[in-house]
Amino acid sequence: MARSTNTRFAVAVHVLTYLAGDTGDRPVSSDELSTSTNVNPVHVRRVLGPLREAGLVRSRPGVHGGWELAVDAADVTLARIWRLLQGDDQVLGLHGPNPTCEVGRDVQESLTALDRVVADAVATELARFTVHDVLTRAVPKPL
Amino acid sequence: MARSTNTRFAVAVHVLTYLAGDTGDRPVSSDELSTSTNVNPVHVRRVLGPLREAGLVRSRPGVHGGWELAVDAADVTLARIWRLLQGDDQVLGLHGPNPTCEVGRDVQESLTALDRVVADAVATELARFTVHDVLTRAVPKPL
DNA sequence: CAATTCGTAATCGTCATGGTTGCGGATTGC
DNA sequence: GCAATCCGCAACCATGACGATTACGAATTG
Repeated sequence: MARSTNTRFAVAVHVLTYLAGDTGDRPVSSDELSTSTNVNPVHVRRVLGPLREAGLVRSRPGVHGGWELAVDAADVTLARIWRLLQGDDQVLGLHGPNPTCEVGRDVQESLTALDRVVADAVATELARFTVHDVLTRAVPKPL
Repeated sequence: MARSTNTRFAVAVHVLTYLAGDTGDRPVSSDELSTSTNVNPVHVRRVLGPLREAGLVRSRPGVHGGWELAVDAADVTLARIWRLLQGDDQVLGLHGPNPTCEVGRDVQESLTALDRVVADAVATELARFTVHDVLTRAVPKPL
C-alpha cells in the first residue's frame, strides 16, 4: 500500500474515541476536536461528514452545537470507519497497463485479485476492534 | 492505508514475472522491461535496485547487459517483495500527536499497535503467493 | 439581534511519486 | 582501440494527493 500519507482514519478514530469518552451532556465543537487531534477544524468536519451520513455521529449548528456519538461505541468497529473513509481504495496500487503486453494483462489481473484478498484481510483485522476497545485501551500493545 | 498512489510493488511483481517467464538466455534490458510495464526505464532501475541488493535479481551493464532473475521464481514470495519496497511504512497512517491531550496519546499508541497487526496481516496474505504463482496465474481470480 | 457553530467552496503550500535528461562507467564486438 | 549498448545515478520538473487556511452563508441559541 505504500506509505500512508492519509490521516483521515486516524483522525476519525481519535475523534470517535474522544466523543465516546466525553462525559458531558453538550455536543463537542469541531474546534475542541481539532485541538485534541491537532488538525484543522475544517478537516475534522470533512472527516466526520461520511461518518454522519452513515449515522455514527450527529452534528448540530448553533450556539451549543457540535458533535456527539449517535451509536454505542462498542458497536462501531474500526473496519466500518475504515470502509467509510477509504471506500474501495486499492491497497497495493497498480501501474498503468500496457494492452499490447500479454504478461502485463495477466499480472494486472492477478494483482487486482490479490488486492481484494489483502483488503479483506485488513478489514478482518480492523473488525476485531471497536471504538470502545480503543477507549479502554483493549488493543494490542506494541512490542 | 489510504489510496495507494505508489506503483513500485506492482512494477516489481510485473518485472519479476516477466523475467521468470523469459525463456531467452540473454538478460532483459531496462528498456524492454519499461515497455512491458509502461513506465520509465529509470523507474524500473530504481525499483529493481533494492531487489538486486537483496539478491533476487542480477544486472549487467554493457552491450548485452540487462536484468535476470538470480533465484527461483517459486522461492520469491510477494511478501518479500513488499517488504523490500515498502519497508516498514505505516499502513494506516497517523496524525500529528498533541502531547497535551491524554486521549490523544492513548489513541496514538493504540493505532501504532494496530498498524503493526494490520501490516502483519497484509504480509501474511502476500506470503501465500510467489512470483511463480503469478506467472502461472495461480492467484485468486476476481469475482 | 448578536454570538456561536456547522457546511462548504476556493485557494495555497507541501510532499510523494514518477518522468525526463544528462553524464559517467562498464561491457561487448568490430 | 573505438563505437555502440546498457546500467548507475544525480538533478530537475510535472502532477496529484493531502491538509491548512480563509471566507461566507445558514442554522441555532439566548
